[in-house]
This record gives sequence, C-alpha cells and structure tokens, in this order.
Amino acid sequence: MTAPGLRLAVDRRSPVPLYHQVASQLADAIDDGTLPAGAKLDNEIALADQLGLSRPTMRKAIEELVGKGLLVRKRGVGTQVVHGRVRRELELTSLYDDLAAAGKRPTTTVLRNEIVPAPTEVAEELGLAAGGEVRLLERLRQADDAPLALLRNWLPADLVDADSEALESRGLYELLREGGTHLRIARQRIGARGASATEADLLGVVAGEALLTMQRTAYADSGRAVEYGDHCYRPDSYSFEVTVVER
Amino acid sequence: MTAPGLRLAVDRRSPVPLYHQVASQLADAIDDGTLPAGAKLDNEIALADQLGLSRPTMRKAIEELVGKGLLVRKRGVGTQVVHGRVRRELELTSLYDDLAAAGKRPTTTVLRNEIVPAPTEVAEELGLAAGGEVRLLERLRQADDAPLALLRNWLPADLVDADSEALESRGLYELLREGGTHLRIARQRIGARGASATEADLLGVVAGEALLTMQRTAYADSGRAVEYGDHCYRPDSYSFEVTVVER
DNA sequence: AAGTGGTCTAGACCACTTT
DNA sequence: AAGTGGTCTAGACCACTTA
Repeated sequence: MTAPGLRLAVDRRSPVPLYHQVASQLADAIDDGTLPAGAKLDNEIALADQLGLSRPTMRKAIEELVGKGLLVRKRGVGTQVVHGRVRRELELTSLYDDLAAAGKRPTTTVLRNEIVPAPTEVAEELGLAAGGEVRLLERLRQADDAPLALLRNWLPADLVDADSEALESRGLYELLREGGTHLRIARQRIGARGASATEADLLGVVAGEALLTMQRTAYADSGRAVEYGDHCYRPDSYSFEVTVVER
Repeated sequence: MTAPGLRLAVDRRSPVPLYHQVASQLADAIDDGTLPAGAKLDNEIALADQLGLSRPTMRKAIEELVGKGLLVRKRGVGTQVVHGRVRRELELTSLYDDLAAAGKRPTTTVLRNEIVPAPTEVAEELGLAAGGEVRLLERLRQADDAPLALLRNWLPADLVDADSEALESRGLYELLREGGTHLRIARQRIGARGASATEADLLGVVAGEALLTMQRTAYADSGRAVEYGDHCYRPDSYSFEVTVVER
C-alpha cells in the first residue's frame, strides 16, 4: 500500500532540520495527490531506514503532520493520510499577511494612532498598571478597496515606533518583527455581534448587521503580553479556519 | 529563580506516561500559582535529573505545555511561564460536553432525525457518492432552559443508531464513542451571519440579529470523515477560544 | 566562555491490533 | 504470532544568547 511515485530524500548539509525536510516533502505529496486520501504509509522504522534516519527523527516528522491534521496514527495498525481536502489553517499571522498571501491587495487607513492611558481591561490583559500609557491604534483594513475589517489594538507605549505611514504599508506584525519582537503565542476569542452605527458606516454595512469579532492577546517569546486587539470583520469576506486534533 | 514550593515526582508504576505526569503537575503548578507568570524553569537537564528521567522525556513534558501555550522557550535563554491568565482552550469536544463540564444543565430537543439523500456539499465533505444516504440530525441545544444553539449534522447512515431519546440525554459525540468511533481531527470554519426567521424563532432572537456560525467536518482515527455539521449559536452565550502557537 | 534549548542517534521494551 | 505505533533511555553535537 505504499505510494509508488513517492520520492523522499534529505539534505544533510541544509540548515533545515531533517524532520522538517521530511514533513514538508510528505505534506507536498499529500497536497499534490502523490499520497492520496486514505493512503497508508510504511511503518516508522522502514521509513527511517529508507531515508537513512533514526526512528525518533522520522517519528518527529510524522508527528508534525499529525499535529497539522494531515495524518492519523493508530497503534497496531499504522499511519494513514486523512480523508478530505485540506484547508488553510489558522496560524499566528496578521490579517495583513493573510491577505497578501491570498493575492489580495490589502490597504490600510489609520484612523487613530495615539498614546492613551490604558483602560482597565486592556491593562489587565497586557499585565500593566491600570492607567499606564499604551499606544492605541485604530485601523480600517480593506482588500481590493472593499472594507473588510476594523482593527483596534493596544500595545505597550514603548514597544514600537509605529508611524502611521509604515502601518499603512506594512502591517503591525511586520513592524513588530522588525523591532525585534517575535510573537509566539496568541489567545483568541471569536464571537459575533451586531454592528454599531460607527462600525456600520466604516465597514459599509447596515447598523445591527452581523459582524464577526475577535479579541486577541498576543505574547512574545519573552513571555510578555505585547498586544491586545479588538477586531471586527465583515462576515461575508472573512472567517476563521481551525484544525483541532485530539490529544 | 526556581519556584520554591514546586514539588515534582513521577510514579513509574502508573500507566500514565511519565512525560504526561510531569506535564500535568507543571500545569497544575501554573494554575494554582506555585509557578507564577514569568517564572523561569530550571534547564531541561537539571529537571530531568531531579525527576530521575532522561532529557528527551523531560523535554516532551515541556513540549506539551509549550503546545498548550502555557510555557515559552527561547534558545540560549530558558523556559518561562507565559504571562497572562489562561483561558479554556478549544478542544475536540462536543458542545454538550462543554456545557456539562461548565456546570450548566444542557438539554436537547431533537427536531429532525431521518435518513435523507446527501446534499452535494455534504457528500463532498464526507467523501460519499452524491445522493448517497446520510442521517440528518437537527437539534436545539439549551443551557438552563435558555436556547443556545441550533445544530444540524449529517453522518453516514450506517454509523450510529441515533435514537432520538439517547440523543436528548447524552449528546452525539458520546454516542459515537460508545459505538466505537473515536474522533481524532476536526476542521472548523467559524463565521457569522444574520438569523433567518426560523432560526430566530427557535433561538429566541430577532430575525437578522447576529449569530455565530460554525461548519465542522470531523474525522475518526480511521481517517474517514464521520460527521459534517452546520451549527449556529447565540453570540451572547457562546464564543470560541483558540490558542495559536508559533511553529 | 558558559549556559541554554534544538537536533539527532541507536538502541530497548511495551501495548495494542490484526491475522 | 507478527506487526504496528507509544514510550523511554543515555548519550552526542550544534546554534543561539548572555555575560
């Protein structure tokens, strides 16, 4: 039951970890149909031998794809490709990156960009003293000139220069990365509510119409909270994809 | 910088994997404040020594918590507890389980429970021939007698007995588990839209009012799609929590 | 220079499923 | 009985960060 056209090979001179090289090649084979839905993989030891790898390394490659929802394993049975087509996953990217990757032309209008005392909830989320200074950003995001999302963000005031011009051309996350802040974890709450008059006006909908909402707190690799966001999206243009894997 | 009150120990006679024992104890210590936000853990080798474990096993315990968003690691620096309080995570559970765990009293009314030819989209999601037979379930879920969600599910017709009485008392996922079907992966799309007249009536809202929606395809450990769901929720009573970790 | 996590190896034994 | 994934060990070397 092994796929015939499947060719795997690793490059030991590459800085890319061996397990990730293998995982990428397997993911590509699943994407392009070389490994069709339901296909059974050789067992871990055989695969490791074929590639000249140790079993733990081969196993880690498989684990990466199990975590992404592309493969399922069953003890005593084997490893198979999951049925069903794969959709884009929810990852730790900004909406700006998402749109650029999807080939849309994202534009941003900065509505507010100012230093304000932190509202109670924001201070709590960011782990700051109440009333401490934070930068408030309010932006309108458009894709191909159609309004798509209204983004409000609060960040520790010293974290980023955030001149409005850079924000309009590059997106907040990219600016943070340039400033040496690498986001690692985001906790998001996704919900829905009716649009307020202001929101409706900016997003080009009728007041009270359904909006998709997200509140997000993002943490850097230092463990500190560096962003709290309160966003709303036009639900006809945006949705969230999540893949959940049983632990 | 090691936490003083932290006491870790493993039971080698337990069937619970050692790495999971350690991960649970660390998670508890983070929950109850023994390991406060920002606390730095000893390095992996020292921790492994203290517990009489090998480094890979200790590492796997830490990896489990990094994946849950409780810890962050930084090469050359160390491992720390993430700042910010932890919220309940989105897992592969049914809404019924969610509510029961939250101490609510969930009740279910089965509105439809019949065998129908599969609509095109459903057949595609489940990997069945178009027009093949599927079971259509339509249920109204309430928590403490307040309407909360309207759930429509399609399943392969042979998969579950699904008598309506059992569905009202136990929830679909539990019935599937009892029938030997173990869900492993779910792909979910979360969005929003206005309520139709029928939905509004059932959920006790006004037509056009915002609803939170989810379409889900769930896969068993056999890799086969076993459930397609199209759900809508009252957004004042339900939201989704997602933790995203940078790969 | 010292300390950390990141990767990798070559084994071992076990639990579970299928034949 | 045979084959699979699940767990665990005891090392090794490397890349990165901080002092």
